[in-house]
Parts: sequence; C-alpha cells; structure tokens
Amino acid sequence: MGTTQLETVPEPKYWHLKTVLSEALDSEFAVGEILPNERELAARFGVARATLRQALEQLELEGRLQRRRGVGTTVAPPRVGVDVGPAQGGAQGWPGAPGDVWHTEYGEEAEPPAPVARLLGVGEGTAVHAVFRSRTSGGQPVATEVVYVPAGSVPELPEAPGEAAEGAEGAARGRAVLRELHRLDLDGQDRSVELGSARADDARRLDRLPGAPVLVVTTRYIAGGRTAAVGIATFRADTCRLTFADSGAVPALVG
Amino acid sequence: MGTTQLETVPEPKYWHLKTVLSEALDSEFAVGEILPNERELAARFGVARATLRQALEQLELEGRLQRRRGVGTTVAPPRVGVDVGPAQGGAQGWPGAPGDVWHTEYGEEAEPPAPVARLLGVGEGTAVHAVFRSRTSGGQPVATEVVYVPAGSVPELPEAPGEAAEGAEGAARGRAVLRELHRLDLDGQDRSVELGSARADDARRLDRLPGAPVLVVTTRYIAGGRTAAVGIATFRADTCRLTFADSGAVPALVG
DNA sequence: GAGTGGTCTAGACCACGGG
DNA sequence: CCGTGGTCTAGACCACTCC
Repeated sequence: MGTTQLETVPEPKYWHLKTVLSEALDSEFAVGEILPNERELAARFGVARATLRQALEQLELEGRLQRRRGVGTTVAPPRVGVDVGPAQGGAQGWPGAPGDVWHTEYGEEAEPPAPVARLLGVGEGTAVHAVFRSRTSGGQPVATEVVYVPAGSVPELPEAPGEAAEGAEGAARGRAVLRELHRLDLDGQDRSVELGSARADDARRLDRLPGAPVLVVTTRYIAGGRTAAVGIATFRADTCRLTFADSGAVPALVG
Repeated sequence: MGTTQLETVPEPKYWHLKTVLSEALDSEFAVGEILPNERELAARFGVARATLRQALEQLELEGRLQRRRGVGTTVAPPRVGVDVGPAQGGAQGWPGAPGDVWHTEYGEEAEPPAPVARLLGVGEGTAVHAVFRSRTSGGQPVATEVVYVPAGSVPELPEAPGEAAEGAEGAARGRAVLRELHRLDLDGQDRSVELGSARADDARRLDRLPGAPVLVVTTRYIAGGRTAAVGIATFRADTCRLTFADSGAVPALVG
C-alpha cells in the first residue's frame, strides 16, 4: 500500500479499503477460502472494526464475500445466473406448468398485501389463494415466491377447509390451485424487478438475516383481459443474477 | 411505543425502529416532507445515532426515504416504473434506434472491463467503441449506460481521431457508432439484472454517493450468430423499478 | 456560520456455530 | 466452551448545502 494521499478530495477510508480488499480477493484468495476475522483485519489495516465492516458489507452486497455469524467471512463464488425469462414455466407460461423450475410447497387462503390487492383488482382485506413456492440452484435456496390467485380465476376449485392444511396436504392444495389456473388462456404477462429487503420469514427460507438485500420480481399474469394472478418472487441479491432471454433462440448469458 | 419485550428472541433495535418509522411514514408524513434530523430522531427513540442510521439506511434502500447531506431526510415518492422490456429501442431493438428513450452523450475508444471483453469475444486490453448514454425520468437522472461495440461490428465506421472528442463532437461520434450498428440484422438479445454499487463516476451522474445501490442491467446484442455489442446500464436502485413487458399487448405494470 | 447527513473511533455485549 | 460476525453506544470530526 503505502499511499501518499495526493487526492484533493480524500476518499473515505472504507471506500479505499474496499478497493484494496477487492484486489486482494482477485489475486490472493480462492473461492471458498476463509478470510482473517474482522478484528484482525481491522487491526491489520489500522482502522476501527466498524470501518472495516463498512467495506465488507459493500463487498458482500456485490456478491464478492459471504459472511456467516459464528463461522467467518469466505470468498463467494461468482453469482449464478437464474433464468426468469418469459415462458420459464413451460410452453404455457403459467406458474407450475410442466418444466417449471419452482417447487410448490404450500397453499392456503390469505389476504394479499395492499399493492397486490390493487393489481388483482380485489378490495383490501379480500382473502385469495396464496401458493408458496421455492427455488434452489446448486443445492442452495435462491428464491421464495408467493403466487396470489383470486377465487374468481379458479371458479371450479372446490372450497378449501378453513384451517391451514399441514405438510403434504398443503402442498397438494397449492398444486390444485395452480392446476385450475392452467385452464385459463394466458394472454401475456409482465414483470418488474426492484430492490427490497428480506422480511423475517423470507430471510429464514433464504438462509439469510432479516433485512438482507433481495431482488423482488413481481409477475402479473393476464388472462381474458384481466389480471388472473400475481406472483411476488424474492431472490437473494448477493448470490443471484437474474437472466432474461428476451428473443431469438439464444443461449443464456454466460459467466 | 412502550413495548414490553415478550419476544423470546428479541428483535434488533434497528429492525424494530424501521418498522415503527415505516408505519409513521405511511400515516403521518406526506411525500417530500422533511423528517426531523438524525440527532433528534435518535434522542426521541432513545437510541444511539448509529442505530437510528441503520434503520434509515434500510428505509432508503427500500425507496421510502431520500437523504441528502447538508439538506436532510425526506419522504420519497413511490418508485418510478422504468421500461427495459424487449424492443425498447424501437422496432429494431438496437440501442439508439428511433423511439429509444436514452440520450447519447459521448463516444470514444476504451478498453472494456474484463467480463465485457469476455462477452464480446475480444482479448483483454483490446480497445472498442464505447458509447455513453443517460436516461432520465420525471426530470431526475435514473440511469447511465455504456454500450461497447467492437470495431468488427461496425467495419464501415471511419477511423476516429485518437484523442477524445469534446462536447458536441463526442456526441456525434457516439451516434455514428450506433448508426453503423443498425446496419446489422439483430437476431436477438438477452439481458441480466443484478445488484451492484455505483462507481464514483456513475454515482456523480446519478446524483448519488459512491457505493450507492444500483441495478446493473447487462444487455447482449446478437447479430450474425455473434455478440455484436454489449450494454452495461446502471439504474438507481432506490428510485427505480425495472419493468419488462414480456409478451402480449399489455399495458405496463401500474403503481 | 449554522445545520444537515457522512465518516470514524474504541470500546461493549449478544447470538450463533462448531468443537 | 471459544471464536465468529451482529448489534449497540457515545462520542468526534468532516463535507456539503443553504442562508
């Protein structure tokens, strides 16, 4: 190092630290390798632990590091590309269609959050079907999703027992909701992606702490000119790169 | 508040604070309103300023707040939906095609970052055309982009003067590169979205501090079976929601 | 110059994972 | 049990904006 700060506008220490660490990660560490602990790193660089942590947080946000309480800080593998392109759920495009990469875990009745109720065109406080799904990549959980389906979209579905179903029964109920949904003709769908922070339950499923940064993908399924269902998918932002193969018979973005 | 912590697993203070503040924002504050300053809020809640800041940081990440040094903390408007769907650049799909929402600012020769060089299939250290563009929404800058175009994709382009062109001349040069690109038949494109942190130059253009969270959209343009160009777009994660209208003649996701 | 958020320090204790 | 990262404190000073 041995920098002689000639900067007229001095860089913050944590920013400089981040650069130095980033270069060290490229040249001196292998994926999965465990770094010295925070107290030692801070001492080595001559900064307070909080300052060092600010640099580590940024590197973790960028997917370069992985930190685990009680374990340590390790060098993260490159982000995995996760396909969320159109028709990911098979030719039909509906969630749960053949070829879908999600695993249906559970179905129940629930009141959707207010923004979802608005998209669905149902009043706030109206209970709809909620199907919980999860997605893994390379053995690691990468995303959780809730698909909200208003009763009007699946009129043939037999009335559910009022109580939440347990285990296998709940999964069967979730699959039944999606199966009924497939009877509709899907006109199209649109998606949006935004940054969010993991709620406590999502964090647990994703093996992260509450508040961890996530990419929230909102999918609106259109059938018969109406919004037939809405999916809210929550991807780990530290480990995922969302890929969209928009058109053409093109292999997915590599890397 | 007056909570009597009956939680067996006590919530972190900043997490609880975030919830309280979030509810207060919903009910007691209007968009654009200025909050009390950090020292006063910390005192009011009986926590250290650093703890309060942890809560504010999360709320800013979620797009609920906007903080500006020397000014204060204000309530942010809802995130703007920014269309990045296929064919956003007009029927052709190329960057800079008629109807494109980006503003071309500058063109020069530059060495692309290593991952981009890999996508382009050129060796590291090879200079390519780099076209800088920007995008605004509602008068606010929301994104910057660099489109990298290897010389082989635009063989007809007259050789550039070695030096960087200034002002209007640079913009003209950038537009010339894109115009030449349009002579190719676009076979398709794929995109990926991931979380990143703003480099110093992007941060300045986006009116944010270095390290601010951004959504990085990588677009690969395919022509003649090869990667003809690669665009790296950087969107403000706090103010933007990226929208993809995947299929069907469907209006964009509202909200 | 006054007031704001941004950076930094030097401590302390806690929750978790693994031996 | 010990070592790890996670939370929290009570200060200090700096950079920026606006008056």
